[in-house]
Amino acid sequence: MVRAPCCEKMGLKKGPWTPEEDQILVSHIQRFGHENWRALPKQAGLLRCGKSCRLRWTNYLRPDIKRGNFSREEEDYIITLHQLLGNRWSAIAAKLPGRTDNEIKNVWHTHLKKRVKQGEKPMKLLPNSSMSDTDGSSSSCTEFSAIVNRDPAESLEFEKSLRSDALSFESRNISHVDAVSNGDEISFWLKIFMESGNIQELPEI
DNA sequence: AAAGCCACCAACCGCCAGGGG
DNA sequence: GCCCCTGGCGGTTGGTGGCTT
Repeated sequence: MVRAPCCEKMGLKKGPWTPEEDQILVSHIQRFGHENWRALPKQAGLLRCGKSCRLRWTNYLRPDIKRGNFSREEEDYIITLHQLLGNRWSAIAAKLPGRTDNEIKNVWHTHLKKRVKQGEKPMKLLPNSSMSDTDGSSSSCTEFSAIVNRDPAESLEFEKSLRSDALSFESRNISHVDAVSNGDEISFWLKIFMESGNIQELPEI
């Protein structure tokens, strides 16, 4: 298969984006969306390849992106997730609303790798309510945070179902990673939180 | 003040998987 | 079943700015 010519050979621009290009890309996406990245630059009048436009949008221009430094909590969260998921940056990013895989990858290589190498343990992990999914719905992580902070009597029923999930999860010998990819996230987080010592052993059913 | 070094991060590259024809 | 296109992912690079000597 013949590889498509690279952007430069096609006379397309590479390198840093100018504010004007950003403006064109944002207003085009706001008006028409981004169904076809390959066609988008031509339609928008940008001398960029589709891939470059997609990257610029997903890593920088998207309105739901959280700019600024990572909090200590976020860093610890990344370390913990990295221990479980490895270099699956997009999977890690999916658990950190407003953060991109590229950003997480960068912070890992510049800060966190060193911390882990030095044998530093992450602080106690307890994601707060601000950690909602990018679509605005609460993640199982948030849900879990709410549960563990509730009065145990109130949450007993819920805990029972969680426990049952976790047991079935264990009896089927499903790994954490498989659990996440299968959407069995409650069980996944249940185990993580129990292992991290943030919650007590759940009451026996 | 200048040169060298280092850290950071935006952007690129190459590969892969999935879907459509 | 095969080919091609597209989007997504992870690894890597290169420019820039700040700090040190």
